[in-house]
Amino acid sequence: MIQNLSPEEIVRRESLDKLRALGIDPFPAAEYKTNSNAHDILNNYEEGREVRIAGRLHNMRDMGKASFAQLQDSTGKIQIYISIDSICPGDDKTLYKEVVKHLLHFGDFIGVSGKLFTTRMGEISVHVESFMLLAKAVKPLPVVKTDKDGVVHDAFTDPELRYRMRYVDLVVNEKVRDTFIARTKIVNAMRNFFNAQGYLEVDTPVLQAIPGGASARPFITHHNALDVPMYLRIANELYLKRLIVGGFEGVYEFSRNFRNEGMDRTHNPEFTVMEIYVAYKDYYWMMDFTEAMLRHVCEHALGTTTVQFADRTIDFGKPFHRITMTDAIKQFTGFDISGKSETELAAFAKSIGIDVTDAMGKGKLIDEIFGAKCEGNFIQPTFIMDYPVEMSPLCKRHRDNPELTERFELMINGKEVANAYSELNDPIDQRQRFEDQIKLQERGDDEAMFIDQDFLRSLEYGMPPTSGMGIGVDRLVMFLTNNEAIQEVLFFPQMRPEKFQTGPDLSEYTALGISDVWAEHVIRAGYDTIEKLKAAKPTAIHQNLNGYRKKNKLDIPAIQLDEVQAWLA
RNA sequence: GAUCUCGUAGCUCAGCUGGUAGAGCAAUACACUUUUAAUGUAUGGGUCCUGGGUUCGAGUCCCAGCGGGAUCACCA
Repeated sequence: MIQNLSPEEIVRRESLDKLRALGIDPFPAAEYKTNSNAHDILNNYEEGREVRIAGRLHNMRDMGKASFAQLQDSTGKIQIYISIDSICPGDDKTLYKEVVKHLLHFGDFIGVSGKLFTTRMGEISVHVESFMLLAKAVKPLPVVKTDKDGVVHDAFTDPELRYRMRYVDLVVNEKVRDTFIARTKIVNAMRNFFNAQGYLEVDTPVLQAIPGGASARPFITHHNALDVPMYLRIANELYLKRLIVGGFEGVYEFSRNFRNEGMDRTHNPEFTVMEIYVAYKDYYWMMDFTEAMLRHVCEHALGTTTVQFADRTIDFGKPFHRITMTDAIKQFTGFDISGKSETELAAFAKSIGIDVTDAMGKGKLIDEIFGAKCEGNFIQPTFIMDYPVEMSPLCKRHRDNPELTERFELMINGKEVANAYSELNDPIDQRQRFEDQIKLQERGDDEAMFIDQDFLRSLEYGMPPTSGMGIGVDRLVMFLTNNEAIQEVLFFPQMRPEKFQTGPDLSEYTALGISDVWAEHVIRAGYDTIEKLKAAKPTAIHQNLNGYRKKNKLDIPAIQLDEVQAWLA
């Protein structure tokens, strides 16, 4: 296969050979020991201090017998200054005149050592005394420049390219790296908070025979040895509850879940949910706990409890609002759902423009009303409490009202971020709820509900009263890092697989008798399929190829007409 | 899945009612030993996403496809 290389890529590839001719390995193996980094230099500057650092070369400015550039490492960028005298003290100036000026390129990794100084313009720099090429970049990075006012020019912004080539995005867009560092800090802060309470981080199966704990379309795969279908988990809830049955009093897991549904800027087929279950607690306790946890996360990961998101400021420092779903609907629609029949609910839903179908039960209708009229209004963190029993098959009935459940969702910026229950631990009720779900689905829901018999059996052995909470980690990170797309907080968001053009196979050409040196050029000259070559007149091929040879100044023998005729014979 | 919209040099983008494809940066060559979006001079670089159609002539208009984005649907 041949690759179509841009002129710039060809130059860089040719530099590999030139470097090797000078005895320089463009991809050396040995460790390069460093004693500092960009951040350290800028924060602990001391004139004349000897440093040894490594990084990627940016923004080279050749000024004749001296050059400036920036070296980018994982902590930031630092300017380096290379002069002909400091790196070539003897008569041989090749290292500067050839290597620095012509064979180093933007994007290459180099290691340098030298003394710190401040330039006339006041910029802290490394006066390079020796340098070493650590790895050559044969493909040029997008050139992004930032001027003295901090304005970014020619930013690398195409979402497709940024998401497909996150490695490039991370190199040239500093904010992207900051987002992912923040993500890890957020996750670490959550983990530390749970560990400090003595809760146990656990792992449960990703590959499940029954995809339970939520209602969503799963990804299906197949286990060959057992010859059974298997599913990627849509949730881990039922497994964590089994562990509470088993005697752990607090377990949590950062669960990568998979749902075979639509993708948009808030949904990715795989996403991360943190679920935690604590024995002997109820959902009131869990509200306090969730609030304290989020405050802890903000303080430790961001250093503040007031967070800017788009044009809004979200305050995690104040006590979170709490409102029941019934009151929320009353507040925003004036309609009181309590005690209403399915028909009455359906009529009201229709009256506010909801497309009501027969598949909708009471719970679904209430959820639709809430989603249409209330959800978007809760910008500051707000707990919505006491959902209808039909929408919450894994949640305990409300202690004061059997139509409702002891459930809350945390809304931030009009979106659901967390979901929690006083967990249903009555195995008889649980079995009945699963069966009710199936009845609902028989009315028209296309998603299959799987009854997990083993989970029911575990409840029969007894589960202590427990409260559980799940929080969408990706969404939380979005809010805390001011990103409006989930793709911005996932390193490698799902994209339609990229089609790489696999060029024609050289062997097909050499099989015709075309010489090895010519085969590639025959393809580049436009005969990129054997069919095209065979359809052309030998005289035309002959002329085209020699024209191509001349144009590209190829240092290979010209083609003779009888050679071409032999290929086509 | 539906609708709208975008696809032009390595990158960011211009390209008018259809008439031989442009800029900046990057690259190449030269000059310049404290510059910083370095500067100056010169040079090279294009499957205008792909395939059809209309036309004397298509980057531009029409149709289909591929890929992206936005909105909607789906996602308790």
